[in-house]
Amino acid sequence: MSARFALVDCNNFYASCERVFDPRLVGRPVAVLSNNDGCVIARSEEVKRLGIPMGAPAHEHKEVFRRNGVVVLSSNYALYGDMSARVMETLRPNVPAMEVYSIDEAFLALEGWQGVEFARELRARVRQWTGIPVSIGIGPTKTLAKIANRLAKKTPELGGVLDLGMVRDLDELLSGIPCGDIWGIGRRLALRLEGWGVRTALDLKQAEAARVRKSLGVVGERIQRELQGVSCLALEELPAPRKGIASAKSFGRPVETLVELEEALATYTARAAEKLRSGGLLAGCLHVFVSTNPFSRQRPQYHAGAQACLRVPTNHTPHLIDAALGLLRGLYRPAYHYKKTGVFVTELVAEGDRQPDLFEDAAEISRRRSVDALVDGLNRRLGRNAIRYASMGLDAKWAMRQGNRSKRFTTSWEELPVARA
DNA sequence: TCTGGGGTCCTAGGACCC
DNA sequence: TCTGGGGTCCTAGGACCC
Repeated sequence: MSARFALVDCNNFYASCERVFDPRLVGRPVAVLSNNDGCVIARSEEVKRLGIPMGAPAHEHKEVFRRNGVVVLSSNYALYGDMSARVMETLRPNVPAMEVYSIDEAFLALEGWQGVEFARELRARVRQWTGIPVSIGIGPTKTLAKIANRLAKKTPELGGVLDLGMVRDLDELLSGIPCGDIWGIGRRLALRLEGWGVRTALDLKQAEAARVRKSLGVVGERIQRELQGVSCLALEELPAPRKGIASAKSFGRPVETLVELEEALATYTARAAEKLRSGGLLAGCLHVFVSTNPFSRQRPQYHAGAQACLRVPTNHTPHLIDAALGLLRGLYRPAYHYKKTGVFVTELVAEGDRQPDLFEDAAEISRRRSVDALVDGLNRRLGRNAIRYASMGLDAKWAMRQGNRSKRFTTSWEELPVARA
């Protein structure tokens, strides 16, 4: 028997996480917003039925939210990240191999005997142990497992599980899937395909291979093969080493002064440095960018970026902040309304593989390391940015909006849920 | 007034080398 | 007067994902 994949996908993940800790939300429409309370990034079924699309700007739907009693929440990534880990650890022991694909999805490799019955049990276990509802799709390739998952989620009669191996007429099923719903085909490629009459997954499966290759490149070729049942995308159990770490955020209100931009960028850079250290990595180069609000019609636009490489790769916060602020000063132009700035560190190397610097002073390096470790430790215990560098500022008037975030129920002692009996 | 953040991979074109 | 072809590396930009 050839390989089979299962895709486990949490239903309305962020909204479901919120419901686990606030049962009053069950049965009520729940929408979770992106950082800065900007877009809708998770919707309960009730919100989907109201016709609110994924990614919709929240402010355009305020009235619908109000009329329908939609509970609108800011995103709470500390909670979602922790719930995700619980779901993944519930799944892992049951299968020979697993790939954590995103915060709310995992691909599983299945043994020959593991089919619909197994998937139903797994689904029930995740529900019982974590409170999160999931859907499971099974197919001979990752792309087909994705399609099966989608259908399992959309078709309540299936009870959350669909194995394409049990489907009598697969082509008929594929003829009901628009190209844009296939994993890896986005809006642009769907439009390109439509241009030559390829509208459904079945059309793409049966299209002339040379033409697919020419028009969509190797990516399209792989998708077509996967639709034909030939597995081209392997299960990746170990995450690939990271190539870069980004830290960037929009401001809660327009920012004009260099001082405020500097505070924000120093804050994001400190965050990037923390991520480097937690991954045991050093950065060789960094890019800094600034931009105005691309949606603003009245204000003049300005988008700029600059890159620099460090003499020696580092993850020491002050060094990275210095380099980032140096670049920012070169980019800054007065009189613009800035909306966003950020840093992207690249040329990552593992701390252990570091080339010793001829001129370095070992005592100085170990001193820096202990300062960073101390800061990380305190911030872990007391909350992010409890200890900070002066350049990060104190009051963060530019900080993003987070009007209605739930508590960090599972990751902060102060915010543990309280039960009264 | 208000539109996220963090990633990946692929391609095309230019520079450079032999 | 004649003036190739192929390889590699880098970068910018496009497209996608959740």
